[in-house]
Amino acid sequence: MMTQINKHLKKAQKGEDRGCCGIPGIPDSRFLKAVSDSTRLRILAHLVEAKKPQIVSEIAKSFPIDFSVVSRHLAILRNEGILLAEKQGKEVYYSVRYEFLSSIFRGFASAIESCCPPKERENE
Amino acid sequence: MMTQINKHLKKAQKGEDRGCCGIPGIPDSRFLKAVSDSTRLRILAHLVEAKKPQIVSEIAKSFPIDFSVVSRHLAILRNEGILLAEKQGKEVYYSVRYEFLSSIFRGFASAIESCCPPKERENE
DNA sequence: TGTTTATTTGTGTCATCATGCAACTATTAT
DNA sequence: ATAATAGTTGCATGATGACACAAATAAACA
Repeated sequence: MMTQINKHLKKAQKGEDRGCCGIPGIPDSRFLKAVSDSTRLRILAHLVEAKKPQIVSEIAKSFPIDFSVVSRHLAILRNEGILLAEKQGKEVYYSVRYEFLSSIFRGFASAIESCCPPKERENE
Repeated sequence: MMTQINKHLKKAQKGEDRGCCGIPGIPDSRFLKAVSDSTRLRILAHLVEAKKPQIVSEIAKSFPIDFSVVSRHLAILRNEGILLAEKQGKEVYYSVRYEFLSSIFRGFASAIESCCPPKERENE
């Protein structure tokens, strides 16, 4: 039996209150901070490449840092709705919430584009 | 006459070397850090909303921090290719590089989706 | 029961970074 | 040339955050 351990989720999860400064689609700072750390970005990439849920100790093997630190990074990504954690016995399986993640970034891109002035002409 | 002051640009600008850990489309950590700071995110949103280039002192009026700090934030965003800086006399006009920004985030979204397993079924 | 394994969490340390203020550079005006 | 304005940069400080290690929690197994 899989037990969801994503109880007290941030508002991020429910899609409400996303946005910064009145422009809908701009993610909040904490979400972006979660993915901006280089180690977390690598962990995320690792899980994306794995294409299947992985347990903490397995993930930790790929990184030259203490497994407790990996656990903390995973928790940060989970709290932002980027990862899903499922407990199965002693182990906790982490997986990527693909649709959620891509929709946030696609929304960001759209938010910026929708404000893009018609005559966009950059350098060179 | 407008003078480009975006000389020593990061590789970010030229579209090369973007990517993390072998998955093309995942932006690097520094780029994400640039947009993950809450003040920088607000500055970016401010410029997006303005829909036209603005000078440093004008931007700084909207933020309760020293204008030198705003200048530093703008430089960080510029160095990552997110903003364009154009000097005109004493003033420096900053504007959003819309296409660049949105393409990065859209690429990120696509990179994640392209790795998305067929049976994507998250918790409700 | 106690023991082992998997993960989380408490705590201290060190590095990074946002901030304010002052000094410096650059451009325009008197 | 001097002064005034716009912006950048040097420097000190305080806050945040990544990290290691140890202790605590949780689950399976002896």
